[in-house]
Amino acid sequence: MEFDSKKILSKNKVSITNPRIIVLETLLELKKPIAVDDLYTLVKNNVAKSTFYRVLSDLKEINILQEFNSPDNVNIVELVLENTQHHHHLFCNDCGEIVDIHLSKDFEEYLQNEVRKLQQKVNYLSIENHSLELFGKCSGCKNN
Amino acid sequence: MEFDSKKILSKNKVSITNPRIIVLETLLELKKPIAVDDLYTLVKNNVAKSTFYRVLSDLKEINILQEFNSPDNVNIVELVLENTQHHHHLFCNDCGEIVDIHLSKDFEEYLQNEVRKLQQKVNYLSIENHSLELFGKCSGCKNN
DNA sequence: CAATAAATGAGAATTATTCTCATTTATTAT
DNA sequence: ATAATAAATGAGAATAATTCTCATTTATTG
Repeated sequence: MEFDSKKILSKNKVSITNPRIIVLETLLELKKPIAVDDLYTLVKNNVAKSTFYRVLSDLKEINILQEFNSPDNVNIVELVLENTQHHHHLFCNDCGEIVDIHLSKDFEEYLQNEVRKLQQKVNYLSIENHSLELFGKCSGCKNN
Repeated sequence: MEFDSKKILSKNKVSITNPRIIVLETLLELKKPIAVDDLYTLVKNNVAKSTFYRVLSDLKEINILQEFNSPDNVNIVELVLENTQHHHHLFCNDCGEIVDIHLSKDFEEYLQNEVRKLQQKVNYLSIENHSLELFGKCSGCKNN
């Protein structure tokens, strides 16, 4: 399994240290995006702040941590492991929650095709990746 | 025309002041996204830093300035006037340039439809908006 | 044109992130 | 397992972006 923090680290050839285990394990338990700030609060008793940021940058380096910003400019991180499937995010305008969204295979294909056409037309080679964000209200906030 | 900074300001009921005119005029001339940092460099001789940030927040308040982050986490702003059509962004992985991208009407409709289906399925009412970003290489960098 | 409210400039304060360097911990070769 | 070496950590200082404070200036309105 890749769900064991130590195995994830060794597989990616970074040394196994306590701060790395703690941060990674916290992210593994969460299973969803979290604000960097909030993540630090969860681990601050066991990891120094400078180390915390170093661990985040280590995880980004080995490509298992994705970083992005919410509409109100809060820095968010999310674990992206091998078994994580391609997905998008919905940001709740009310409570700020971020939910992983999976769009249909058809849509993703349509999108790929659109991108392909665009590349030819505008003379942009190599559109390598994309990200789609949705903004609205989450189920908890939808009736407010 | 809405291309006159004073008219834009008065139409939106904010008072017409020098710093606002200068920042807005600079954005109008640019006609494309720019890093907040770089924008400040352009106006710093005429606008105090604290005022600069206040003007940005004023423009956001009246909904003519959109703010977002590049993949390397640089804060970008872009003027969005009434006549600005819905578009997306391509970020060049090499030089960092940001280009406005217009996708086909068909695609946008398909996307709307996909979002509608998603709302029903996942019980998310009100997906109010979306944003699609593309990552790759711009025409200037594509052969490197 | 005067009175009043709003906006500005300068720099202090705050916040998030990075850096420095002495100490600790992990890795490896024996 | 252990010693030698390289890498990582902790604590706090440094940096950078943004916000705040407050005395002064400017815009608006009557």
